[in-house]
Amino acid sequence: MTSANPESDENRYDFHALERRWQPVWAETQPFKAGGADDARPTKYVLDMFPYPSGDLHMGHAEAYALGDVISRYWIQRGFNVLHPIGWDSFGLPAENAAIKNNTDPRVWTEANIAQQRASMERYACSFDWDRVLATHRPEYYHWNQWIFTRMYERGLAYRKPSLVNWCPKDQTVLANEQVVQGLCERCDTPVTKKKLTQWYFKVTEYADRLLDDLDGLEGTWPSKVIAMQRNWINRSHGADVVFSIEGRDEPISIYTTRPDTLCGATFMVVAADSDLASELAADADDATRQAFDTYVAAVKGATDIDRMSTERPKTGVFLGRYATNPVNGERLPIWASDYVLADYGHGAIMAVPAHDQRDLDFARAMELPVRTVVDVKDEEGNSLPDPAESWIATGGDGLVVNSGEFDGLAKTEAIAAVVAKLNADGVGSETTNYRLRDWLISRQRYWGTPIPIVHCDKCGEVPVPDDQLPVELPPTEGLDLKPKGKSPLAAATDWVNTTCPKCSAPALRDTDTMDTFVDSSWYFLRYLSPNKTDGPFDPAEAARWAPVDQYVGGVTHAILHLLYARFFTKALNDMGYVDFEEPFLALLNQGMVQMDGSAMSKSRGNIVRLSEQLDEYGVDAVRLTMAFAGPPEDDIDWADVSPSGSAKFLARAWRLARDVTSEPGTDPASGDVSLRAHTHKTLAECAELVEGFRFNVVVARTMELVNVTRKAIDSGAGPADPAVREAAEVVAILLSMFAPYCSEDMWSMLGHDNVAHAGYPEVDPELLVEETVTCVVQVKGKVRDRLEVDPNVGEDALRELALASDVIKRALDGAELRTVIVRAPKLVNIVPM
RNA sequence: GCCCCCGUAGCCCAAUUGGCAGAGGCAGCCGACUUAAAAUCGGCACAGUGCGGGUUCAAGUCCCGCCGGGGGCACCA
Repeated sequence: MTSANPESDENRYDFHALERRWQPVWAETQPFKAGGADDARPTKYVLDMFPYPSGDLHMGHAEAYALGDVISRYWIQRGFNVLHPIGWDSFGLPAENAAIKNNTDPRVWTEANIAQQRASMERYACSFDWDRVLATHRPEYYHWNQWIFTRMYERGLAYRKPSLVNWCPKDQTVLANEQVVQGLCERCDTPVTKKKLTQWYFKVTEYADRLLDDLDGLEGTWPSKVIAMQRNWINRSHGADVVFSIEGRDEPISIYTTRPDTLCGATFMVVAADSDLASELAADADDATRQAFDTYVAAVKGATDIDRMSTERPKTGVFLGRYATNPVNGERLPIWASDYVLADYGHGAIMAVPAHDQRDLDFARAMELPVRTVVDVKDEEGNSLPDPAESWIATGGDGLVVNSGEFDGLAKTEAIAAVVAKLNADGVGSETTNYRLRDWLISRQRYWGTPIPIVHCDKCGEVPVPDDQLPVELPPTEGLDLKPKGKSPLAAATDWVNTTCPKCSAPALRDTDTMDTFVDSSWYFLRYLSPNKTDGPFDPAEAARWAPVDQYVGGVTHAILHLLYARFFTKALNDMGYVDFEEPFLALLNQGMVQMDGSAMSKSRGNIVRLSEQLDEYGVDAVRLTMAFAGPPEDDIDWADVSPSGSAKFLARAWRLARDVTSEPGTDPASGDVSLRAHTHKTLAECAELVEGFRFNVVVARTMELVNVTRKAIDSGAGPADPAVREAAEVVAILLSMFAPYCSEDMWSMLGHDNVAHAGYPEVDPELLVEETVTCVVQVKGKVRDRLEVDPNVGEDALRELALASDVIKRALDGAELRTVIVRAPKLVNIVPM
């Protein structure tokens, strides 16, 4: 028997040979270029999260791209015009740190890594459109970061303000809230401190409601976990602002509360110790108070977030010697400063209702302040809960209002409405909404990022760089000290910094901060649509054709940050009229992580599995197949639990099917073995559904089954010349094209065809799915007692008679009277005796 | 503390969404082929679904309560 494949050993599956054979072919044919505007096929935009160019690919990449490829290759087979691009998220600290360490230019390091990673991806046979590659560190890309920034600025969505910011003392840079994890710098695990700086922000909070409400529309196509995390992060709360007048101060103070019904239970007020308000109130107090306050604030500011967040931390604070007046009952409330109130949430001040808020109660206990119950909360038996003043357990539940004058006797919702109505009438308060979400701090004091396109002019103030002068390119690194020092390295690039005001032409200075790299990744999916466009970020016609992304694939690590920001950008661009959709990613698949021996791979654990070694040993196809077969995509894979060698063995087995087929290409399968054909078509039908449900592991299992059945047909059934065997082998090749491109291409070639990736998903013949007989289970009291082979269209009554006529069943029933007989034709009958 | 997800053979995982617990694989064992081994082929065994209740003719699947594992949020007023 001769093989159609001249380069490989005709009887051995040699994955090295297959890789050597097909890689240059694909490099030449570029099979995954997306079709142009004249392509009549329906479009599908499949996007993998783009990588940071860290050098070689690792196991995590291998999983992500294997899974993304299944989806992209599937839709191509289904006749879609698929856009599946790739690029690099290439600004950021590692390049800068490498540059500092080796005293090189980060551009050189970055481009070298990109080249290396691209080669790895090509070997890995990723189905990318290589004509659309982008890298965010290139001026052709970040030009449009600056353009979008300018548009944001024009709409008031980009602004500068001084505030206390998260500061990483090691990286010497500002961090967004999202980059602070458990009080530590996300990147280097250094405890984060606070620093007052003037920084650039994007006004995400303006979109808080839409970012939250539009999550409803993603229900079902995004992982519920991610939706929950985003909801949690935005954390909208409904409540009321209440205005308290302050003795000895003209301006009153507003506080925010979600429980206006407990207003009469307020026994003191607390302002955030690190707020301007606290300093101002303390400034007018007596010397002793002022001193105590200064000492306290110094301690608070010195504390890291780690200290702040430690649970069971005792409440601390200072009495400011000042008093506020409760707007509903006129009571005089002492004002305290404490760090348990946050300066940047609500108004940085609260009314403390110790009876019904545990934090306030803890504080009241520590400072010996009064506690007054204003809601009578009952337990399950209807008894009032113990008095918080004695139990030191705040009662947060629902109940009737007491000790509140005119509001007594009202239930929670009525009481809230009544109090808010009164506040409104008296002009001392109103309903409000608050969010945990803060504005997005985008400026960084680092070199390797997009320069903020603003010029600071003594006369004109902040002036955006006009569009026709963009991009503002990063100056060369020569002569710059890139080491972190709390000030942007760009400030030292004198020639670059000194410029003229675009408005008045007077000497002026460039803004020296660079943008957070999350800006880069907030819109890159749009740039892919027209990556070489020079007069705009993307072509609106191409956006209309492709966007939004139909299927996004990536790690759950970006569940909050990246996805929230990209959603924000999309909504902002929509408002500006640049895109006609409001959500960037219609569906999201989060793949799990690859672990080893039960934990994440890390150098310190010494449990790193090197992808290149796995590829050398088992081949690209086997590694890809293993990634897909290991389990549901969102589950973590423990490499110790899976078997790439098993995958390689299976692929060899599949490959041999194609080798053994002896019928001619194009043979009509109609005359082939019916039971094999039925199995083939059943597999086809099932696998389509499974892929669309991301059940890739099951697809692989079904393909294995089909391979087993076909093997049997060749060896001890229909034989290698049967047309059904050819049909089955071809279907195996097509199914495998999603997982094991080299093997399937070689099979396809042996079967006498070209280009398996575009073979098309074969039509399922519905007649072959109809089974001639079905096994019907007959139960007695839920226990299986007999099986009957029946017509799939058997009627209920007929089936009942058949079941009752069975000898086994008769014996089991032993003449007992029947209570009921449940018939689920054609698969089940359950007989229940009295 | 609050919220979410998951517990099925020694292991990774299926189970038509309430209808025969087992599809696929790993590891194991037996056999065929072989001088032998590898490779290949054929076959075998293994759990009653974390535990306890409940609903139902019928529960891995639905409900309640525990146990175990994982994740998210955490002074957000």
